Amino acid sequence: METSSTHAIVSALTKAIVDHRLMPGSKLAEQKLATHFGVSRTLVRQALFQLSQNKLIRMEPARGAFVAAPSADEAKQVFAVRRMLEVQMTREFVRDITPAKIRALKAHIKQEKEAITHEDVRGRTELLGDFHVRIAELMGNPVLAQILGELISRCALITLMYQSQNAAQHSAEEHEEIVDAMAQKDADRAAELMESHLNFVEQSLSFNKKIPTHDIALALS
Amino acid sequence: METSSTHAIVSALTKAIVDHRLMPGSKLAEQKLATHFGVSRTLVRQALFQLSQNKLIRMEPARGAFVAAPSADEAKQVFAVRRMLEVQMTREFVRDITPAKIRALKAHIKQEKEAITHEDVRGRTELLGDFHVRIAELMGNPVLAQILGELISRCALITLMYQSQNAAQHSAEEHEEIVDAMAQKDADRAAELMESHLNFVEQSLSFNKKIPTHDIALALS
DNA sequence: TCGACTGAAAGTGTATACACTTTTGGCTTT
DNA sequence: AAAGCCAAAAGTGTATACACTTTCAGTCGA
Repeated sequence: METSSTHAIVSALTKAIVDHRLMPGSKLAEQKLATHFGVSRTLVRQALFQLSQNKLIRMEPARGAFVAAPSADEAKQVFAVRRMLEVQMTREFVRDITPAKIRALKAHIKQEKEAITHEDVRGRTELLGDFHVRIAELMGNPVLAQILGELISRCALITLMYQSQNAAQHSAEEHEEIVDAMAQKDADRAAELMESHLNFVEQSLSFNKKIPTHDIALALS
Repeated sequence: METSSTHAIVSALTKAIVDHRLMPGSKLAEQKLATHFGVSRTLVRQALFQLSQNKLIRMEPARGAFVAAPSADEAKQVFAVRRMLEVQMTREFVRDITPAKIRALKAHIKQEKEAITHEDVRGRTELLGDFHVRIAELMGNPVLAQILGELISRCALITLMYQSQNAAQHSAEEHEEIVDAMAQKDADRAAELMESHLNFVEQSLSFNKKIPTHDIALALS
């Protein structure tokens, strides 16, 4: 099962949502999506159910699917979970650190900086989130990596809207500091930096303005 | 959407899997489930997709759905995530503790002990897992509670098979110690106890024997 | 006797059909 | 002109149909 068609739909929609090409609240009509992707509603529905489990969309009975608009409260909870998880993760990462892992993270940060200087908003947001997932992957824990990835996607629904060029720059610099502390095998400092980094990211998304944009065809093309 | 029919199917199957009435590897044939629940395959498929996202079942292309049999490696990863999450959770729980919360946890432990003395295997396993979820709920973080619940269900696929009366007893006692440390607002000690408790639970499931039981109708009735 | 073929039975994957609910646009009424 | 109402249109929820794949039993050949 899990025929790659539905997976393609899930990926496309996830990307569109996380990139904010589909704004929170947008209606996702099944038939429109079906014709857009050239499949029947059946596969679209499968994809929508999957997205609703990831909390990227919300489904109302007999009304359809809408891009999720997490409340400030929920966002705080997601960040609280990320802090719990990632502070400990950082500690444990330092325990089994190797030069190769440090190199991998530094290479990643280099990419981040390039995306930022090129003002590639979409790419930079993805990279800034992937930094955290990459750590989990380098620990050899795919389960952790997947959970973290889902949490971060969920945040992206919020962060991307409010993250400025400045904030992105700052994030990348904090990533660098974290890796430096890791390289020196200073677990406590790395964990502390990770915590304050997450706090910073959370802070930077407090101001709420809503921008409705409901054109599915445009967003996906 | 999310018409309660599929939710009922998901719940029934989840319970059957976590309770080990459906053993790992069992085939879940769509038509059999459909007739059992008195619905069409459509709804069964929705439920199966949901379960596969929770990693309670595994779906193979054109072959169907099977109750998941997590590898030892995956089990370790799940426990690693639980440790990261719950050690920090324990710390933060102590920070905002109240007498009412302590009372709630003590009441829960009392239930655990009753289930254990009555040799109610199914009930005790559920309660021993719920203890951890209850802490998250008492922190007022449903997001955390849900993620933890999913992780624990995933473990239950493994733990229940191997957990002895003795181990259950020990778990309940460790829960008690943890709550005592919490009550004394000793965050460090509570966190330490939680960590060693999770280590203990993980240890107690190392021996692998497989018991195939594939009768769907029997397990669900 | 055992292994490889073969065709039927069973099962999955996708599309379509149809009942029922929500939405919409215009018409009436005030 | 605004509010309420009704019928048509659009959309969702579930069942069914059908093509294609896997499984399995029985047969044939070595």
